[in-house]
Amino acid sequence: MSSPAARGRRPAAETRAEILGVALDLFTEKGYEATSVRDISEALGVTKSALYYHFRNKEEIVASLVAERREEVRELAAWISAQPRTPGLVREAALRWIAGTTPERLAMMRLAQANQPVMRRLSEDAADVPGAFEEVVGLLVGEHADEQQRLAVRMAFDTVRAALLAAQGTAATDRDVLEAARRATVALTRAEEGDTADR
Amino acid sequence: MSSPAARGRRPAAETRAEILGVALDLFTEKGYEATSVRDISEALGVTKSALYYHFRNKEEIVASLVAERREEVRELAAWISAQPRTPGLVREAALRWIAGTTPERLAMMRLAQANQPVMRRLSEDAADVPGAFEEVVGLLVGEHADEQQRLAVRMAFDTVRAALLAAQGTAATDRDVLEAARRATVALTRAEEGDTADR
DNA sequence: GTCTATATAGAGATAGAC
DNA sequence: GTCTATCTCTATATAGAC
Repeated sequence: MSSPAARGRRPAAETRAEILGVALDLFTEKGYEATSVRDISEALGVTKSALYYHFRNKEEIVASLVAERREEVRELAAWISAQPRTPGLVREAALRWIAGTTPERLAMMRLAQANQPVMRRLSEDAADVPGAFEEVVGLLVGEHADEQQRLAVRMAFDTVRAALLAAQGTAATDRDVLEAARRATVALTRAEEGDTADR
Repeated sequence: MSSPAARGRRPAAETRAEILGVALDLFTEKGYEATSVRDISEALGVTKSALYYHFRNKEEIVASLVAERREEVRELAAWISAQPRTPGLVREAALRWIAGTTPERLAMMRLAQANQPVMRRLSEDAADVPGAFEEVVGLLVGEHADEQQRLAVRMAFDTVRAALLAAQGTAATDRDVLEAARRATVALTRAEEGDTADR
């Protein structure tokens, strides 16, 4: 509204944040690779060169987008490690994670799911959201847990992404997705508790 | 083994099926857009032109891959529509779907998840696996079900993809994934039944 | 059926004026 | 901070020889 150099030229790109916003939308809709820098700049009403002033290259745009998300997962891991290890901790932590899911985080998740190859490439460099998540799993499950148990914990935790996947191309709203995730986590952690002599 | 013109030239591309196999791997690992036709042909030990003899363009390769999968979903829909509508049908149908999941289908699912943008593009043209799946959901849930209920059914059904997502980048085997999916479906449909006055 | 050679287009990225 | 102009590279796809 009243920023320093806001003399209002065009309804277009004045800031880095606007670029990121448009890029987020396009990368999610068309995919990262299929979206050219030109696509982004045109959606903003500027030329490619303008973007290269704000970002060194195309990958830095998507990397900026992901950076915030990494931080959130780190905070979650920190919170969990500060908790006493009770049997209900998986459910509690997962529900806490779901409850704290903002529309922005959902948008990031959609971005990540729509662009798994780039995300993997970014992980190899620095980012590593999955890696941070593995840390969380490690805190929740015992050391001598087998893959089967670890996977069950991951699924109980990962219900937002699962709901997002199931909601793809349907009329489900963000609210629907989060509510479905919450219920799924409850159901999956219920199974967990009563699963002493199964198999 | 003993095909007509199998005089065995090289350990390379003699058939369409080999091209599809290599393409499946590369598209899943690096992503469809990031994989060039040249990448595929070099992995086979031939030139690009050889591939253009078998496929009209790059997209036709991925379309061929997806075509088989569409058929499987159609068969499922046919089976479901032939069943009496009992309360336990969701669970039964989902478990049947999971039980019938071959390594090939899992590979296709990984491909689809790694390349959502192309898959969407293909759907707009002809394919439409998600559309076929919506048909299945329509058969399982009542007509006057709200988004929330439909989403719950989709999630109970979609546990293989959810497990695949959760297993990403871990040591989980295909067997682990399917077993986790089976358990998740059981847990999610258990919630379904006892969910008369929730909310 | 696979090759070499090439047409064509579009991508990411930079230089330098304003 | 954004522009125009341009460089360079690599992609898809085709033509025509063998």
